Amino acid sequence: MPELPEVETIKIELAPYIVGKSIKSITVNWERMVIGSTVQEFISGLIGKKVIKLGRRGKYLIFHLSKGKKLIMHLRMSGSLLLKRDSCEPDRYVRAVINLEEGLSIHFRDPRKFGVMWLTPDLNILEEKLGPEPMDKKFTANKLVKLLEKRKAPIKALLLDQHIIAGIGNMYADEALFSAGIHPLRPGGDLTVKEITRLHQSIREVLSAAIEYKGASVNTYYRPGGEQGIAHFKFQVAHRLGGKLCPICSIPLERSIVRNRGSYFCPGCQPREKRKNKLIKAKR
DNA sequence: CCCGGAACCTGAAGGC
DNA sequence: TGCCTTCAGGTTCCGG
Repeated sequence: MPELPEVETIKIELAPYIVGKSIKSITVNWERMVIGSTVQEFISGLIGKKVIKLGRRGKYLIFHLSKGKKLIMHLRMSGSLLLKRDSCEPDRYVRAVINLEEGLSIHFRDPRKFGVMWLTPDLNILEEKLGPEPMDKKFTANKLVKLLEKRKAPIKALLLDQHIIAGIGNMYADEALFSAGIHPLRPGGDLTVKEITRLHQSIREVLSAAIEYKGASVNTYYRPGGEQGIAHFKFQVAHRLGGKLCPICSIPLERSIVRNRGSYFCPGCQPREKRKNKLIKAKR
């Protein structure tokens, strides 16, 4: 599932091949993936535009195009962007193909059909619905304290809420909470400043490590060249079940449902109740 | 405003 | 072997 580190990896790896090239043609096989306009308007708005640069905001990938246009994509659950030669036949899960100059194509591959894309002159919609970028200097521990103040929802649900923080999904929420020693069901507003400070640090460490590992290929995530990432091999708790033991204290990991999401955690390192003392392991 | 649950999708995995 | 059910989760929508 593409979350911030996966989208960032796609951005980094795709950019050198497509920046400076113009869009020659587009094929859309699954029309509902185009939102905000008709498919015809979408296609005619794209043809002839040059890719100026690639950006990312949360889990959204942004193609900055000539004439001030922006092509925004969201890969949702199962999407990936594959860089191909024009001669390469798209497989059955490719929902759209963007043909560029010099015989290069981008295949938007998405088995589950949840992915979307649209063309827009500005990024206002994204800014309205997204909280701060977790890796941004302006996203301080104190800012996170303010965002969680008085919240009664489980901290895991709050981390998944893109209005509060942008880019965190199910896998990295579990990893960050484990690293910070916080139970996913603790109400956000009950966390101490100390805990939130640790969580803030954990979020950054977990995300930046995952970017270095080129993302986590737990499902259908592929990098633009078709390779997989290796971040999932470094997971401490996320998606680790079937008698897996906590890498810190060696007791069995548990799984429970939080906000309709499978949540993996260590019942020893991440106690349900607020602790009196602070002998929580600070290592990651 | 805040919170939780369903819907959108389809391949994979599990049960019988 | 094969059919059926359930699970997976990012975002949006809707109800309380």
